[in-house]
This record gives sequence, C-alpha cells and structure tokens, in this order.
Amino acid sequence: MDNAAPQSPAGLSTTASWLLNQTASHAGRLLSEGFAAHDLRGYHYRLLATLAEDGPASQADLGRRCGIDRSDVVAAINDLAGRGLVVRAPDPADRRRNVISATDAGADEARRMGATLERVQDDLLAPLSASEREQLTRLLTRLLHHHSRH
Amino acid sequence: MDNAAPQSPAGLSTTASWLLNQTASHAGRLLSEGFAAHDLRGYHYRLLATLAEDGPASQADLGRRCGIDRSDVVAAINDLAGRGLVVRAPDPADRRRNVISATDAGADEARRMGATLERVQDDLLAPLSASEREQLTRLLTRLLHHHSRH
DNA sequence: GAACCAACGTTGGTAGCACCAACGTAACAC
DNA sequence: GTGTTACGTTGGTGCTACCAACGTTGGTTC
Repeated sequence: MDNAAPQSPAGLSTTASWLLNQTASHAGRLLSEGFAAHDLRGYHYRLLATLAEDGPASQADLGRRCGIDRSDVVAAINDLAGRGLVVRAPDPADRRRNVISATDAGADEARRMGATLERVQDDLLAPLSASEREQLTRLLTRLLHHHSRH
Repeated sequence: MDNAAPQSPAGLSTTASWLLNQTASHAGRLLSEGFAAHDLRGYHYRLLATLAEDGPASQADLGRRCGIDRSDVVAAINDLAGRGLVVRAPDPADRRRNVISATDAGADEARRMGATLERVQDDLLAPLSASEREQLTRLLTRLLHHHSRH
C-alpha cells in the first residue's frame, strides 16, 4: 500500500515558483473545463474578450495585447472566424493588416465565456475572504508589473 | 503605428486566474532558463530533489509526490539514469516496482539546481518585501491545500 | 489454489501553451 | 530609390499535463 502523503515535494512546496505553478495549473484546469463547454480554449477567449471590450484591432495588435504570438493568433482567429464569432477584413488604410472585429455572435460568446470565467474565479478563490483575494491580486499584479518592464 | 499599451487584456488583467497564469508563466520561463544551464528540465528537478531529500522511492510513488504522471516519470527517470544521476533497481520485495535512488552525482546536481532555484525565487520575488513574500506564500498554500482535498 | 482485482512500469498518443525562424508583401524613413 | 521595419502566414520546436492500454506482479476472496 502506498500510504505516502498525496503530494508535497519536500523542499519545493514552500517555493513561490512551485506554488504559483501548481495554483496556476489548477486554475488552468478549471478554466479549460469551463471553456470546453463553449468548445473553445484559452487563446480564443483572450482574443474574443479583447475584441469585445476594446473593439476591432489588427492581429499583431491583438497578439501584443493578449500576450499571444503572432503565429498563434493566426490559427486562433481562423477558428473564431470559422465559427462566425469574428470577421477578418483587410485594412484599407494599411494593406499589410487585417482588421479583426467581433460579430454579434462573437460578443455574445464573449459574454457567456466571461460568465464562465467569473464562476471559475469564485471556485478558485473560494477559501479566501474578499480582502485576502484583493491582497493576492495586488501582490500578483505587483510581480507582473515589475517583470513586464524587464 | 501601434501605440497601444504593451499588454493588458482589458477585463482579464484583474482576474486571479489570469494573474496566476502570467506570473507562473514568467516564473516558469526564469526557471527553464536557469535549469537549461544544467541541461535538465523541471520534471528532472522535481524528481531529483524529492529523491535527494526523501530517499529512494518507487516510480509510482515519485510521480504521486511530484505531481507527475507515471508515464512521464518513466521518460524523466530514463534521462536521469542515462546521466548517472539516478539508479533504477528492481525492488526485491515487490517485483512490480523499481527502486529509484539518487547517486552521489545526482545529489550534487540536486544541490546545484536547488541553488539555481533559490536564485530564481529571489529574482521572481524581487519587488516584494519579506513579509509580502510570506503573505503570498501563505495565500497560495491555502488555495492549494483547499483544492487538493477536492 | 483459483479467480479476481489493484497496483506497477511501460508504450504511445493527445492537447494546450509558448516560442522561433523564415518568407513575401506592404509601409515607412532617408 | 533604397533599406528597414511591420504585417500575416507557414511550419516547425519544446515543455507540461494528460489518457488508454498492455503485460506483469501482488494481494484478496472464495
């Protein structure tokens, strides 16, 4: 019988990177499961939400804002366009660019996925009080902001 | 011209899952770069550190403790054994099992990688004070602990 | 002790995220 | 005009995290 502890790599379990990795991994799992009901993935939501909130943009711009590589944006936009959630049109002002816009169906889907996202947040942060959630958000935001201006 | 903000997906940037994903992703990048100097990856370190600290164990046990799938343990142990960092021996008491032990070289490598890990932690948590680091650790640990007993 | 089930190691496959190099086209700077 | 930059696109790579299936072995139950 394996009566060993379920999980806890000795010295690792106290390191920030381990904790971040594990919690993010868990959050990702929850999110994937939630998004699977929409038959879409994380990349799709990032793009769709950005389009729905900030309006049309070029693919390169979207990639920059979502932290997604240009080449990965292509595939994701292909998927979204194939479902009529998004429209790809050449930019008349700059023929290198495509202007990507969310359709009405796309905006709807963005809203639905946003609701799923919120549900997942609550699920994820269940054990934390409101002030603790804010604390966590603040700390992570500081980390991210610090490292973003390398 | 793209004078748009460098990164910040509208409503996403305040969600815990997004922040966790991004910070963990960044931590993973730092860690990968650090471990690359040892020509090993995250899986290898998890296993090696667990072996060095907790002593020999079966592959299934290791996988459970490190949160790595049994099938992935096989490949990682193959790598480690191929470099003489680890020894795979049949368990005389249970012929289904292999007993994996860290060699002296493996223990050394675990120490070296541990130092790399520590350096990365400091790098990652640079903008946070000691008490803030503890806060973050505590919050993440609570999240993890809560979700581990689903 | 025979039958059954659970655990082990292993093979081989899948998916998602992240990232990179290279190309042709188009815009911009000089 | 020429050189440089940005754009979209193609076609890769690597790491992490899974899952299904198989043959072998151990333990349990009758």
